[in-house]
Amino acid sequence: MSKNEKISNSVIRRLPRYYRFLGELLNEGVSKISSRELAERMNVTASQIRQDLNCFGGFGQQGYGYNVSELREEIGTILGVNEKYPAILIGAGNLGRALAVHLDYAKYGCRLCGIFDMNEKLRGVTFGGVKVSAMSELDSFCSKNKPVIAILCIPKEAAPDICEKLTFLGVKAFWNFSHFDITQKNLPGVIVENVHLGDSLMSLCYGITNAGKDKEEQEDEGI
Amino acid sequence: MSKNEKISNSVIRRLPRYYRFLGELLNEGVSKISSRELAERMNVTASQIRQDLNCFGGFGQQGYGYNVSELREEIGTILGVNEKYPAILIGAGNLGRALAVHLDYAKYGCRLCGIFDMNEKLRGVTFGGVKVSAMSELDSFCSKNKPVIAILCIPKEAAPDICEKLTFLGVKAFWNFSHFDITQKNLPGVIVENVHLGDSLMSLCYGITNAGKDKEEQEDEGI
DNA sequence: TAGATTGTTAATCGATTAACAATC
DNA sequence: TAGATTGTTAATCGATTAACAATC
Repeated sequence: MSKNEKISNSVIRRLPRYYRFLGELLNEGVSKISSRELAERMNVTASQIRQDLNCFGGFGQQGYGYNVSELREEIGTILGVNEKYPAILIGAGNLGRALAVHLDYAKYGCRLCGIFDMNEKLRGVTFGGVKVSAMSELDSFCSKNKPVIAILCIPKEAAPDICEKLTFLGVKAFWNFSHFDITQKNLPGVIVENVHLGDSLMSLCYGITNAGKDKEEQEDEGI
Repeated sequence: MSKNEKISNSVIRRLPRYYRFLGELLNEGVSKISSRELAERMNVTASQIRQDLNCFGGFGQQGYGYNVSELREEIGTILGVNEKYPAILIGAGNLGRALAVHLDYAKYGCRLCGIFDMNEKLRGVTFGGVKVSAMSELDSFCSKNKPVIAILCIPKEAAPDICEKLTFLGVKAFWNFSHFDITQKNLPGVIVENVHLGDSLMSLCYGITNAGKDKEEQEDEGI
């Protein structure tokens, strides 16, 4: 089904939102939707929805629209949310713990299989059903469990070395909450989501500081 | 100094990153930098940096470059990180608590002044130096403290009503971690950062699932 | 069949990059 | 002054929107 051209980042970043909205529709018992109706609901253009979906294939039916459950399934497969990529969490501070406990990884194609922290006091403590291990156990753990994803909740200073080590141990993707910027330059070939909460808050701050400086209102759509 | 045209969202979302990198340079004792050097370091083009900065004014000096400390200060002022916008946190679950404790709000132009939660057991407990109050105290608290920002760490179902109430109580900006999408359509005029952690994780998942399907490597730059 | 709505091409819009004159 | 580097205009590239023929 999928076409062979490179999918733009803009499109990719919209897929999870489609997936969510289709899930909601499904919950509401809606079985069929047109691009126009979905667009209305999501506050985007129908054109954009049709263009986006057609990067991957013709999921609709002319004169009818899209089958909600089918389309959701398709997008889910494209994203890979039915996979169970093993993920490890590095750093069990406040944020790390919250991410361990708060998120339903299975919904996002992942499976949290290990937590690592320097702090000896956390050794053996359980978060989200996963025990905290010592950093020294990282090597043997990785050769046994082959984690694909590393969730980084560590100080900026520690990040470069840990990233390098993890890539060496076979980690392919980083969900990065540290203040260290992972780029293709410092870690070539790696798959990254840099989640800079501070940057996000600063953008919000910009919005407040500059509200009404221009007639136009800002309409941010964060990730 | 600032020009009167509308600043594009793309530019705004890059400002915090400039601000961070300039801060690092300052820490390293670098006092002067050219757009070329900064570009190299940030893995962007020098052209983009110059274009971005010139949306706000001429902060550089021809033949010399930019004064690091001065430029950082300018960007800080543009963002408003020296402000102290009062912020309240709604929902003191795992994620909410982590955000209360983990973040240095003063660095981002904010000040956490209140936490609210439905759970009676949390009443009076302190996170990040701020006491948890009952939702019933929200009205009086807002008329007294005039919070500008609300940080939402609440279930999707609760979000629409709480958002409406908060805007009514004078809240201008939402840092939204709930699964409810705030748009200009459902909350007109409001300033928003929707931080969908699940969406971010799904994008990462896409990257893994589709790695190497095309010659091109993906190089996400999350927020 | 007629009406609706997709899939897709073409037009527009905006953002990024390149180039270079201005100037420190 | 000569060299360097900005500020800014022009060229390119990519993303979004509009339009419409294909088709269910």
